[in-house]
Amino acid sequence: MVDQLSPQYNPKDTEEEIYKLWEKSGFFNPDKLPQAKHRQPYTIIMPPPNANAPLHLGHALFVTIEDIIIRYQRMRGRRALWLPGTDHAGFETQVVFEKKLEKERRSRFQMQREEFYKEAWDFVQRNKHITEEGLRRLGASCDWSRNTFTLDPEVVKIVYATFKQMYEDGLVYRGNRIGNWCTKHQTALSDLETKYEEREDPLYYIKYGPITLATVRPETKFGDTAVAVNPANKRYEKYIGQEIEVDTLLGKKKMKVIGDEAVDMAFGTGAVKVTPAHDATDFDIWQRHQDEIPGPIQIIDRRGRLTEAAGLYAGLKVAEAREKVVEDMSKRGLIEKIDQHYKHNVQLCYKCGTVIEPLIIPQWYVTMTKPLPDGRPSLRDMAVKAINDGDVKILTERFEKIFMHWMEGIKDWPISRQIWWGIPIPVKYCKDCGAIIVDTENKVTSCKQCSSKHIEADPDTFDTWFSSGQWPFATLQARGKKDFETYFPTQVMETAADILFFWVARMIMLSYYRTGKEPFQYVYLHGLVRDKDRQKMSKSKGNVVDPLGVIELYGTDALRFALIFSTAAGNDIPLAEDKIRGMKYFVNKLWNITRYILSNVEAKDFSKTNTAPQPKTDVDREILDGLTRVAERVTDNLDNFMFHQAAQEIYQFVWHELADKYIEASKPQLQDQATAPNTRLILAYLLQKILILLHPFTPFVTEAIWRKLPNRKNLLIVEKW
RNA sequence: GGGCACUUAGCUCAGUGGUAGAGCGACUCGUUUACACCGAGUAGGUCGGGGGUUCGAUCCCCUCAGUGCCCACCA
Repeated sequence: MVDQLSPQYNPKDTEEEIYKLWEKSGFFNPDKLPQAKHRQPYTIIMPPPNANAPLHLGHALFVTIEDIIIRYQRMRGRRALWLPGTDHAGFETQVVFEKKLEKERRSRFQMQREEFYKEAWDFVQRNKHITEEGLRRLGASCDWSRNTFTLDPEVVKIVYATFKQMYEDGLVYRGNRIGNWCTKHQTALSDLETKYEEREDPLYYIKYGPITLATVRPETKFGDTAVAVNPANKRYEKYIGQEIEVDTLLGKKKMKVIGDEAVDMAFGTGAVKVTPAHDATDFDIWQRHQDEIPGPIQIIDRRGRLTEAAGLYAGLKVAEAREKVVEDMSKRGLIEKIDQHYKHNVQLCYKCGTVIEPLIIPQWYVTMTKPLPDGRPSLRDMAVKAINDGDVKILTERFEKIFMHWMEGIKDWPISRQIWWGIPIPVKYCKDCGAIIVDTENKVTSCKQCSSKHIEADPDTFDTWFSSGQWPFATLQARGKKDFETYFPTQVMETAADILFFWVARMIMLSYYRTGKEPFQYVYLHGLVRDKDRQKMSKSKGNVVDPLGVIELYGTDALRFALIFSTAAGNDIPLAEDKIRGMKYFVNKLWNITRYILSNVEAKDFSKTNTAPQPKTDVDREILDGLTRVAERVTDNLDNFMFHQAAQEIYQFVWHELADKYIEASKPQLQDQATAPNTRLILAYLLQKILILLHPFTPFVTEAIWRKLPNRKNLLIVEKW
């Protein structure tokens, strides 16, 4: 029997073939499992990978974890659905695509929107295919017949219905507020989409009439509408409520001095200029003093250049304007001093690192704290309640705390983006009466209020997270009522810890809103895959590991086992090549255990292995007890999402109990007529059981071995756990 | 500024109220017919410091030190 097995396991000989076998079997589709109707559903919706991103170890990790869960549940007899999909990833993809255009010396700002969209679409479709192939290589046993793309018409329809309902319920509103603006990509960004970096910039002490104030942004002075001081500040007490005369470089201007608690007395001179159009704090100050001071004056445009309101400085970029303004003020003796090394945090676009320009541009917002009109609590409060009541459990508890902390301070969510790659916002505006018309079918041609034909479509698209926040129910609803009723709510959402707020929070809120149910019972969060020195993998460091390269060298099973082996929930995972190699050795060990057993037992030994053989010797008893114990522990650990523990248990047992001890002991036992027949039975039994226990972790090699066993009718993938 | 973690063998990390674990690495021995991608064995940790609770703490509490993460952000 052993002749057909080479002394070394070669993953390349089997993996592709085995995956095809699984796909052909139809068992990835839960409805085609044996006795599907009698099985209790178990659902995981795959976090859709960016259709445009090349496969990285993060994908390998999520596939490994989710595939372990789903294979385990399938073997446990559940109607296990793992629904795959890919994400158009609006802003992310647009950034990548714009970079590509840049290389070709083109720009979206010189293109027609339709032309841009079509090119981006083709670009994404090409890459989408590569991503999906990668998932197959990783062994993902997901149901490809339900594969969904975030821009599928059925999904978009559901997203539109949600928006429409939210509009009617008063949960979305059009707000004219100050927001984060990236001048490179020319779109609004939510707070989550920006980052901070400490910079050293000059702090200018500038004379505003009798008051000297400090600022790092002298070029915004044309947008100033007041000077603010802390009301408790004795130094400026006499000026509060008074008007002072300021030289703006464009002439003299009267400005009011106001008192506001937000001003830090210890900063600079304790006085600040108020520029409501270009600073979030100043915007807030203006809102509190609307009756006293003029409103925002926009002096910077969407491209980051000064506007006509800046007079002779118009057209200059912000940095150029700053230089020029400082020079001119200096000439007029308006600069008292300059602190060259002022350290402060600068807000940047998280993608391109461009300095965020706070701008007032109308955007759509989702309210987080307003109660629903049907009497239910606000979106935020429904999510908080779900966690408190345990309807949704976030693993580990640490993340639950982080989640709740964030929820407490949550702000309304801006959901419109000024980008083209995404789902258009289904709204039209009447140019005559200003009416807002939600038009999800793109049919409206005249204003419902004043019948005017002068209507204009909203040029913006949704924040990707607004649509992906509906993913768990949208994917299932898109396939019809039956799928939704059978497979929703889902059991587990397994995803990266860094999108807890971006995605998980929104899914919980939107799911309660739209379906009245939690989207999933458990959230399992994984960390980042790092290199062996715990360094983040990045292109610039050159330490990025390509999963397909690893698979070429060591096989998918080795990669999967290495990833899961020392991974506790939520922790980052340092992955060294040594570890992957070690796991390849383990896979090979299993292969050779098989060779040994197959060469020593007979086909009939496999036919009666449904019940455990009786031990005849002490070592027999020990190994059979050990098997029972390890089976219990592995099961227990899998039930509790302790994948690394489960992997370590089975590893220990297979290598150090079965191989090192029992197989050695079996050699003399096989020579002895009294024990030989029973030992053969036990060996055959053990082999089958460990293949079952290992299958979720190392699906390829176990299935490959399973096929070599005599009297096998079924695929291992549906063998009973 | 607010919050949350972590500190265990040379390295990377698990783990538990009751004589400390894995992987990799190191050392010694072994040409045993499943595997040298192997086997047998050895060394190596007062589980960050200090204090407390307890019959007993690496595990619980307090405190100090170091590291990391999240959130907010001052012009």
